[in-house]
Amino acid sequence: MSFSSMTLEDFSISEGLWQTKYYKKGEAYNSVRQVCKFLGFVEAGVFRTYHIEEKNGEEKNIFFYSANQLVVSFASFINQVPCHYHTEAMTDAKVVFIHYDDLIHLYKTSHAWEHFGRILAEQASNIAFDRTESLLFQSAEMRYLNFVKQHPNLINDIPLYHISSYLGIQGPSLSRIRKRLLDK
Amino acid sequence: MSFSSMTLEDFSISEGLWQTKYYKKGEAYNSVRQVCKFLGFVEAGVFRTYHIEEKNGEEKNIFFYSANQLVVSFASFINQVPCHYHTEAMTDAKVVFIHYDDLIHLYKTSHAWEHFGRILAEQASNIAFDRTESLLFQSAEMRYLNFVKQHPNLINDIPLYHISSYLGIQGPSLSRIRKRLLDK
DNA sequence: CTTAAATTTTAACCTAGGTTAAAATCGTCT
DNA sequence: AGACGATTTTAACCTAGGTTAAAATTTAAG
Repeated sequence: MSFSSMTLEDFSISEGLWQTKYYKKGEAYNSVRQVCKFLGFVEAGVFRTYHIEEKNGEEKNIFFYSANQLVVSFASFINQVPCHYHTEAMTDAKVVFIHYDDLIHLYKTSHAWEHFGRILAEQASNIAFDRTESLLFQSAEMRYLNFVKQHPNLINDIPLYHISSYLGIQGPSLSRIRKRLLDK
Repeated sequence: MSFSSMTLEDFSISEGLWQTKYYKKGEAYNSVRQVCKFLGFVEAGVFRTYHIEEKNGEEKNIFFYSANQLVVSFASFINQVPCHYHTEAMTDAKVVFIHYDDLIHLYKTSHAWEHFGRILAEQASNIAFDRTESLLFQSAEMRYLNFVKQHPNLINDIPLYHISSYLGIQGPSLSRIRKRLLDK
Protein backbone atom coordinates (compact mmCIF):
# COMPACT_ATOMS: atom_id res chain seq x y z
CA MET A 1 0.00 0.00 0.00
CA SER A 2 1.31 3.39 -0.86
CA PHE A 3 0.32 6.92 -1.69
CA SER A 4 2.20 6.88 -4.96
CA SER A 5 -0.96 7.15 -7.00
CA MET A 6 -1.46 10.62 -5.57
CA THR A 7 0.27 13.87 -6.45
CA LEU A 8 2.11 15.76 -3.73
CA GLU A 9 -0.44 18.50 -4.10
CA ASP A 10 -3.34 16.15 -3.46
CA PHE A 11 -1.55 14.59 -0.53
CA SER A 12 -0.80 17.96 0.94
CA ILE A 13 -4.45 18.64 1.76
CA SER A 14 -4.12 15.96 4.45
CA GLU A 15 -1.25 17.81 6.14
CA GLY A 16 -2.17 18.54 9.71
CA LEU A 17 -4.54 15.57 9.90
CA TRP A 18 -1.77 13.07 10.62
CA GLN A 19 -0.47 12.40 14.09
CA THR A 20 2.41 10.32 15.32
CA LYS A 21 2.28 7.76 18.09
CA TYR A 22 4.92 5.56 19.65
CA TYR A 23 3.83 2.14 20.86
CA LYS A 24 5.41 -0.07 23.48
CA LYS A 25 5.56 -3.78 22.81
CA GLY A 26 2.16 -5.26 23.72
CA GLU A 27 0.34 -1.95 23.62
CA ALA A 28 -3.09 -1.99 21.98
CA TYR A 29 -3.80 -0.29 18.66
CA ASN A 30 -7.47 -1.25 18.85
CA SER A 31 -9.42 -3.66 21.06
CA VAL A 32 -12.33 -6.02 20.71
CA ARG A 33 -15.74 -4.32 20.78
CA GLN A 34 -14.07 -0.98 20.01
CA VAL A 35 -14.79 0.66 16.68
CA CYS A 36 -11.48 1.13 14.88
CA LYS A 37 -11.22 4.91 14.42
CA PHE A 38 -7.77 5.26 12.90
CA LEU A 39 -5.94 4.35 9.75
CA GLY A 40 -2.27 3.99 10.63
CA PHE A 41 0.92 3.75 8.65
CA VAL A 42 3.66 1.72 10.37
CA GLU A 43 6.94 3.61 10.25
CA ALA A 44 8.69 1.08 12.47
CA GLY A 45 7.82 -2.11 14.31
CA VAL A 46 5.32 -4.93 13.83
CA PHE A 47 1.66 -5.20 14.80
CA ARG A 48 -0.70 -8.14 14.82
CA THR A 49 -4.45 -8.54 14.81
CA TYR A 50 -5.80 -11.53 16.71
CA HIS A 51 -9.02 -13.09 17.80
CA ILE A 52 -9.73 -14.64 21.18
CA GLU A 53 -11.75 -17.85 21.03
CA GLU A 54 -14.70 -17.85 23.37
CA LYS A 55 -14.50 -21.53 24.26
CA ASN A 56 -10.92 -21.66 25.49
CA GLY A 57 -9.53 -18.14 25.43
CA GLU A 58 -6.99 -19.14 22.80
CA GLU A 59 -5.56 -16.41 20.59
CA LYS A 60 -5.66 -16.76 16.82
CA ASN A 61 -3.68 -14.36 14.70
CA ILE A 62 -5.45 -12.84 11.73
CA PHE A 63 -2.88 -10.53 10.30
CA PHE A 64 0.57 -9.02 10.73
CA TYR A 65 1.56 -5.47 9.80
CA SER A 66 5.20 -4.62 9.24
CA ALA A 67 7.04 -1.37 8.63
CA ASN A 68 5.84 0.64 5.61
CA GLN A 69 2.44 -1.05 5.67
CA LEU A 70 -0.86 0.35 6.78
CA VAL A 71 -2.20 -0.91 10.10
CA VAL A 72 -5.96 -0.88 10.52
CA SER A 73 -8.67 -3.27 11.56
CA PHE A 74 -10.18 -2.90 8.13
CA ALA A 75 -13.69 -4.32 8.46
CA SER A 76 -14.28 -2.44 11.70
CA PHE A 77 -12.81 0.72 10.21
CA ILE A 78 -14.68 0.90 6.94
CA ASN A 79 -17.99 -0.18 8.40
CA GLN A 80 -17.44 1.68 11.68
CA VAL A 81 -18.70 -1.28 13.64
CA PRO A 82 -17.27 -2.82 16.83
CA CYS A 83 -14.20 -4.91 16.10
CA HIS A 84 -14.08 -8.67 16.67
CA TYR A 85 -10.37 -8.42 17.19
CA HIS A 86 -7.48 -7.06 19.14
CA THR A 87 -4.69 -5.27 17.33
CA GLU A 88 -1.47 -4.64 19.22
CA ALA A 89 2.19 -3.89 18.84
CA MET A 90 4.43 -6.98 18.84
CA THR A 91 7.50 -4.79 19.16
CA ASP A 92 8.07 -1.18 20.06
CA ALA A 93 6.65 0.73 17.13
CA LYS A 94 6.00 4.07 15.52
CA VAL A 95 2.84 4.89 13.63
CA VAL A 96 1.45 7.93 11.86
CA PHE A 97 -2.30 7.85 11.74
CA ILE A 98 -5.36 9.70 10.58
CA HIS A 99 -8.86 9.73 12.09
CA TYR A 100 -11.71 8.01 10.25
CA ASP A 101 -13.79 11.21 10.16
CA ASP A 102 -10.92 13.15 8.63
CA LEU A 103 -10.32 10.46 6.04
CA ILE A 104 -14.00 10.40 5.08
CA HIS A 105 -13.87 14.16 4.79
CA LEU A 106 -10.92 13.86 2.43
CA TYR A 107 -12.85 11.25 0.42
CA LYS A 108 -15.81 13.61 0.13
CA THR A 109 -13.87 16.71 -0.81
CA SER A 110 -11.18 15.22 -3.03
CA HIS A 111 -11.55 12.93 -6.00
CA ALA A 112 -7.89 11.95 -5.60
CA TRP A 113 -8.51 10.85 -2.01
CA GLU A 114 -11.64 8.97 -2.97
CA HIS A 115 -9.43 7.20 -5.48
CA PHE A 116 -6.97 6.41 -2.71
CA GLY A 117 -9.87 4.98 -0.70
CA ARG A 118 -10.84 2.74 -3.60
CA ILE A 119 -7.31 1.45 -4.06
CA LEU A 120 -7.03 0.90 -0.31
CA ALA A 121 -10.23 -1.16 -0.30
CA GLU A 122 -9.20 -3.06 -3.41
CA GLN A 123 -5.90 -4.02 -1.83
CA ALA A 124 -7.67 -5.07 1.33
CA SER A 125 -9.95 -7.27 -0.71
CA ASN A 126 -6.96 -8.76 -2.52
CA ILE A 127 -5.43 -9.67 0.80
CA ALA A 128 -8.64 -11.17 2.09
CA PHE A 129 -9.28 -13.16 -1.10
CA ASP A 130 -5.74 -14.52 -1.01
CA ARG A 131 -6.26 -15.64 2.56
CA THR A 132 -9.57 -17.27 1.70
CA GLU A 133 -7.98 -19.10 -1.21
CA SER A 134 -5.10 -20.36 0.89
CA LEU A 135 -7.50 -21.78 3.48
CA LEU A 136 -9.75 -23.30 0.85
CA PHE A 137 -7.15 -24.83 -1.42
CA GLN A 138 -3.93 -25.34 0.47
CA SER A 139 -2.80 -27.81 3.09
CA ALA A 140 -1.28 -26.47 6.30
CA GLU A 141 2.14 -27.48 4.96
CA MET A 142 1.69 -25.39 1.81
CA ARG A 143 0.41 -22.44 3.84
CA TYR A 144 3.50 -22.65 6.02
CA LEU A 145 5.85 -22.77 3.04
CA ASN A 146 4.11 -19.78 1.48
CA PHE A 147 4.25 -17.87 4.73
CA VAL A 148 7.99 -18.41 4.96
CA LYS A 149 8.35 -17.24 1.37
CA GLN A 150 6.18 -14.18 1.81
CA HIS A 151 7.41 -13.07 5.23
CA PRO A 152 11.10 -13.91 5.31
CA ASN A 153 11.63 -11.06 7.71
CA LEU A 154 8.94 -12.03 10.21
CA ILE A 155 9.96 -15.66 10.38
CA ASN A 156 13.04 -14.88 12.42
CA ASP A 157 11.54 -12.15 14.54
CA ILE A 158 8.44 -13.67 16.01
CA PRO A 159 7.80 -16.89 17.94
CA LEU A 160 6.61 -19.88 15.92
CA TYR A 161 3.40 -20.13 17.89
CA HIS A 162 2.33 -16.83 16.39
CA ILE A 163 2.84 -18.33 12.97
CA SER A 164 0.99 -21.58 13.64
CA SER A 165 -1.82 -19.45 14.99
CA TYR A 166 -1.84 -17.39 11.80
CA LEU A 167 -1.87 -20.53 9.67
CA GLY A 168 -4.91 -21.79 11.51
CA ILE A 169 -3.20 -24.77 13.14
CA GLN A 170 -1.91 -25.75 16.61
CA GLY A 171 1.68 -25.57 17.77
CA PRO A 172 2.36 -29.32 17.75
CA SER A 173 0.94 -29.48 14.26
CA LEU A 174 3.43 -26.93 12.98
CA SER A 175 6.23 -28.85 14.64
CA ARG A 176 5.12 -32.00 12.82
CA ILE A 177 5.08 -30.12 9.53
CA ARG A 178 8.55 -28.68 10.10
CA LYS A 179 9.84 -32.12 11.02
CA ARG A 180 8.30 -33.61 7.88
CA LEU A 181 9.96 -30.90 5.78
CA LEU A 182 13.36 -31.40 7.42
CA ASP A 183 13.20 -35.14 6.74
CA LYS A 184 12.85 -34.47 3.04
CA MET B 1 -24.51 -3.94 -3.48
CA SER B 2 -26.52 -1.13 -4.93
CA PHE B 3 -26.29 2.19 -6.68
CA SER B 4 -28.34 3.90 -4.04
CA SER B 5 -25.44 6.03 -2.91
CA MET B 6 -25.49 7.77 -6.30
CA THR B 7 -27.86 10.42 -7.62
CA LEU B 8 -29.80 9.70 -10.77
CA GLU B 9 -27.85 12.44 -12.47
CA ASP B 10 -24.51 10.84 -11.60
CA PHE B 11 -25.78 7.44 -12.67
CA SER B 12 -27.02 8.83 -15.95
CA ILE B 13 -23.53 9.48 -17.27
CA SER B 14 -23.17 5.69 -17.53
CA GLU B 15 -26.20 5.41 -19.81
CA GLY B 16 -25.20 3.83 -23.06
CA LEU B 17 -22.31 1.94 -21.43
CA TRP B 18 -24.50 -0.89 -20.15
CA GLN B 19 -25.40 -3.87 -22.26
CA THR B 20 -27.77 -6.73 -21.63
CA LYS B 21 -26.98 -10.38 -22.11
CA TYR B 22 -29.05 -13.51 -21.63
CA TYR B 23 -27.27 -16.62 -20.42
CA LYS B 24 -28.24 -20.25 -20.85
CA LYS B 25 -27.74 -22.56 -17.90
CA GLY B 26 -24.09 -23.63 -17.88
CA GLU B 27 -22.92 -20.78 -20.09
CA ALA B 28 -19.65 -19.11 -19.06
CA TYR B 29 -19.49 -15.57 -17.71
CA ASN B 30 -15.70 -15.73 -17.48
CA SER B 31 -13.22 -18.58 -17.70
CA VAL B 32 -9.96 -19.55 -16.10
CA ARG B 33 -6.92 -17.70 -17.51
CA GLN B 34 -9.21 -15.06 -18.98
CA VAL B 35 -9.03 -11.56 -17.58
CA CYS B 36 -12.49 -10.65 -16.31
CA LYS B 37 -13.47 -7.62 -18.37
CA PHE B 38 -17.03 -7.01 -17.22
CA LEU B 39 -18.87 -5.97 -14.12
CA GLY B 40 -22.35 -7.48 -14.30
CA PHE B 41 -25.56 -6.98 -12.43
CA VAL B 42 -27.74 -10.07 -12.21
CA GLU B 43 -31.31 -9.22 -13.13
CA ALA B 44 -32.41 -12.83 -13.04
CA GLY B 45 -30.84 -16.23 -12.41
CA VAL B 46 -27.91 -17.52 -10.38
CA PHE B 47 -24.20 -17.69 -11.19
CA ARG B 48 -21.35 -19.43 -9.47
CA THR B 49 -17.60 -19.02 -9.47
CA TYR B 50 -15.60 -22.20 -9.07
CA HIS B 51 -12.06 -23.47 -9.09
CA ILE B 52 -10.87 -26.68 -10.70
CA GLU B 53 -8.30 -28.59 -8.65
CA GLU B 54 -5.25 -29.55 -10.62
CA LYS B 55 -4.72 -32.87 -8.90
CA ASN B 56 -8.12 -34.42 -9.51
CA GLY B 57 -10.14 -32.04 -11.64
CA GLU B 58 -12.60 -31.56 -8.82
CA GLU B 59 -14.68 -28.37 -8.81
CA LYS B 60 -14.76 -26.18 -5.75
CA ASN B 61 -17.29 -23.40 -5.57
CA ILE B 62 -16.03 -20.03 -4.43
CA PHE B 63 -19.08 -17.85 -4.65
CA PHE B 64 -22.69 -17.66 -5.72
CA TYR B 65 -24.38 -14.61 -7.26
CA SER B 66 -28.15 -14.30 -7.12
CA ALA B 67 -30.61 -11.84 -8.65
CA ASN B 68 -29.99 -8.20 -7.75
CA GLN B 69 -26.35 -8.84 -6.95
CA LEU B 70 -23.28 -7.94 -8.93
CA VAL B 71 -21.52 -10.77 -10.71
CA VAL B 72 -17.81 -10.32 -11.31
CA SER B 73 -14.65 -12.25 -10.71
CA PHE B 74 -13.48 -9.47 -8.48
CA ALA B 75 -9.76 -10.10 -8.05
CA SER B 76 -9.28 -10.70 -11.76
CA PHE B 77 -11.44 -7.68 -12.60
CA ILE B 78 -9.84 -5.07 -10.36
CA ASN B 79 -6.29 -6.20 -10.99
CA GLN B 80 -6.95 -7.07 -14.65
CA VAL B 81 -5.04 -10.30 -14.29
CA PRO B 82 -5.96 -13.75 -15.61
CA CYS B 83 -8.62 -15.37 -13.50
CA HIS B 84 -8.01 -18.55 -11.48
CA TYR B 85 -11.67 -19.39 -11.76
CA HIS B 86 -14.61 -20.18 -13.93
CA THR B 87 -17.80 -18.21 -13.53
CA GLU B 88 -20.93 -19.57 -15.15
CA ALA B 89 -24.70 -19.44 -15.07
CA MET B 90 -26.31 -22.14 -12.91
CA THR B 91 -29.71 -21.28 -14.36
CA ASP B 92 -30.86 -19.31 -17.36
CA ALA B 93 -30.01 -15.75 -16.47
CA LYS B 94 -30.14 -12.12 -17.47
CA VAL B 95 -27.29 -9.71 -16.79
CA VAL B 96 -26.63 -6.06 -17.53
CA PHE B 97 -22.95 -5.36 -17.65
CA ILE B 98 -20.36 -2.68 -18.20
CA HIS B 99 -16.83 -2.99 -19.59
CA TYR B 100 -13.85 -2.53 -17.29
CA ASP B 101 -12.41 0.26 -19.45
CA ASP B 102 -15.69 2.15 -19.35
CA LEU B 103 -15.96 1.75 -15.60
CA ILE B 104 -12.41 3.01 -15.08
CA HIS B 105 -13.26 5.94 -17.32
CA LEU B 106 -16.25 6.71 -15.12
CA TYR B 107 -14.01 6.46 -12.04
CA LYS B 108 -11.58 8.93 -13.56
CA THR B 109 -14.11 11.46 -14.72
CA SER B 110 -16.62 11.31 -11.91
CA HIS B 111 -16.03 11.63 -8.19
CA ALA B 112 -19.41 9.96 -7.60
CA TRP B 113 -18.36 6.93 -9.64
CA GLU B 114 -14.99 6.76 -7.91
CA HIS B 115 -17.00 6.68 -4.69
CA PHE B 116 -19.08 3.84 -6.11
CA GLY B 117 -15.84 2.02 -6.90
CA ARG B 118 -14.68 2.44 -3.34
CA ILE B 119 -17.92 1.13 -1.89
CA LEU B 120 -17.82 -1.77 -4.33
CA ALA B 121 -14.31 -2.70 -3.24
CA GLU B 122 -15.19 -2.27 0.43
CA GLN B 123 -18.15 -4.61 0.09
CA ALA B 124 -15.99 -7.11 -1.75
CA SER B 125 -13.48 -6.98 1.08
CA ASN B 126 -16.27 -7.47 3.62
CA ILE B 127 -17.39 -10.59 1.80
CA ALA B 128 -13.86 -11.92 1.57
CA PHE B 129 -13.08 -11.20 5.23
CA ASP B 130 -16.29 -12.92 6.29
CA ARG B 131 -15.33 -15.96 4.27
CA THR B 132 -11.85 -15.99 5.76
CA GLU B 133 -13.28 -15.76 9.27
CA SER B 134 -15.71 -18.57 8.69
CA LEU B 135 -12.92 -20.85 7.48
CA LEU B 136 -10.61 -19.89 10.33
CA PHE B 137 -13.06 -20.00 13.22
CA GLN B 138 -15.96 -22.20 12.31
CA SER B 139 -16.43 -25.95 12.01
CA ALA B 140 -17.96 -27.30 8.82
CA GLU B 141 -21.20 -27.81 10.73
CA MET B 142 -21.37 -24.15 11.72
CA ARG B 143 -20.54 -23.06 8.19
CA TYR B 144 -23.38 -25.19 6.90
CA LEU B 145 -25.86 -23.77 9.40
CA ASN B 146 -24.81 -20.24 8.52
CA PHE B 147 -25.08 -20.95 4.83
CA VAL B 148 -28.64 -22.19 5.27
CA LYS B 149 -29.44 -19.07 7.26
CA GLN B 150 -27.83 -16.70 4.78
CA HIS B 151 -29.01 -18.33 1.55
CA PRO B 152 -32.48 -19.67 2.31
CA ASN B 153 -33.37 -19.19 -1.34
CA LEU B 154 -30.38 -21.05 -2.78
CA ILE B 155 -30.70 -24.04 -0.48
CA ASN B 156 -33.75 -25.35 -2.31
CA ASP B 157 -32.66 -24.43 -5.80
CA ILE B 158 -29.21 -25.94 -6.14
CA PRO B 159 -27.86 -29.46 -5.56
CA LEU B 160 -26.29 -30.13 -2.18
CA TYR B 161 -22.96 -31.01 -3.74
CA HIS B 162 -22.61 -27.40 -4.83
CA ILE B 163 -23.08 -26.38 -1.22
CA SER B 164 -20.61 -28.88 0.24
CA SER B 165 -18.17 -27.67 -2.36
CA TYR B 166 -18.72 -24.07 -1.27
CA LEU B 167 -18.25 -25.01 2.38
CA GLY B 168 -14.90 -26.57 1.58
CA ILE B 169 -15.94 -30.16 2.39
CA GLN B 170 -16.80 -33.34 0.48
CA GLY B 171 -20.29 -34.60 -0.24
CA PRO B 172 -20.26 -37.49 2.24
CA SER B 173 -19.06 -35.08 4.89
CA LEU B 174 -22.06 -32.82 4.39
CA SER B 175 -24.33 -35.84 4.57
CA ARG B 176 -22.79 -36.79 7.92
CA ILE B 177 -23.30 -33.26 9.19
CA ARG B 178 -26.93 -33.20 8.07
CA LYS B 179 -27.50 -36.59 9.71
CA ARG B 180 -25.91 -35.37 12.92
CA LEU B 181 -28.17 -32.31 12.91
CA LEU B 182 -31.31 -34.38 12.26
CA ASP B 183 -30.48 -36.67 15.16
CA LYS B 184 -30.46 -33.72 17.54
C1' DC C 1 27.93 -19.45 34.44
C1' DT C 2 23.25 -20.78 36.56
C1' DT C 3 18.63 -20.66 36.88
C1' DA C 4 14.10 -19.62 35.56
C1' DA C 5 11.01 -18.61 32.01
C1' DA C 6 9.63 -18.94 27.41
C1' DT C 7 9.48 -21.58 23.37
C1' DT C 8 9.52 -25.71 20.65
C1' DT C 9 9.30 -30.52 20.02
C1' DT C 10 7.79 -35.06 21.03
C1' DA C 11 4.60 -38.59 22.22
C1' DA C 12 0.15 -40.86 22.68
C1' DC C 13 -4.24 -40.76 21.75
C1' DC C 14 -8.57 -38.64 19.52
C1' DT C 15 -11.70 -36.65 15.99
C1' DA C 16 -13.41 -34.32 11.96
C1' DG C 17 -13.39 -34.77 7.64
C1' DG C 18 -11.30 -37.22 3.29
C1' DT C 19 -11.73 -41.18 0.07
C1' DT C 20 -13.91 -44.76 -2.47
C1' DA C 21 -17.48 -47.40 -3.79
C1' DA C 22 -21.83 -49.15 -3.14
C1' DA C 23 -26.59 -48.46 -1.83
C1' DA C 24 -30.67 -45.52 -1.55
C1' DT C 25 -33.46 -41.76 -3.18
C1' DC C 26 -35.32 -38.51 -6.13
C1' DG C 27 -36.79 -36.47 -10.70
C1' DT C 28 -38.05 -36.57 -15.05
C1' DC C 29 -39.28 -38.42 -19.27
C1' DT C 30 -42.04 -41.58 -21.97
C1' DA D 1 -46.31 -46.72 -13.78
C1' DG D 2 -41.41 -47.86 -15.25
C1' DA D 3 -36.78 -46.75 -16.11
C1' DC D 4 -32.94 -43.97 -16.57
C1' DG D 5 -29.89 -40.55 -14.81
C1' DA D 6 -28.79 -37.44 -11.25
C1' DT D 7 -28.36 -36.71 -6.47
C1' DT D 8 -27.77 -38.00 -1.77
C1' DT D 9 -26.70 -41.12 1.81
C1' DT D 10 -24.30 -44.86 3.87
C1' DA D 11 -20.43 -47.66 5.01
C1' DA D 12 -15.65 -48.82 5.85
C1' DC D 13 -11.41 -47.36 6.16
C1' DC D 14 -7.69 -43.57 6.18
C1' DT D 15 -5.22 -39.22 7.37
C1' DA D 16 -4.24 -34.53 8.76
C1' DG D 17 -4.49 -32.08 12.31
C1' DG D 18 -6.38 -31.45 17.34
C1' DT D 19 -5.50 -32.20 22.34
C1' DT D 20 -2.88 -32.83 26.46
C1' DA D 21 1.00 -33.28 28.92
C1' DA D 22 5.73 -34.04 29.35
C1' DA D 23 10.46 -33.49 27.65
C1' DA D 24 13.83 -30.86 25.26
C1' DT D 25 15.64 -26.69 23.86
C1' DT D 26 16.39 -21.81 23.66
C1' DT D 27 16.52 -17.22 25.70
C1' DA D 28 16.96 -13.90 29.13
C1' DA D 29 18.06 -12.49 33.76
C1' DG D 30 20.70 -12.40 37.74
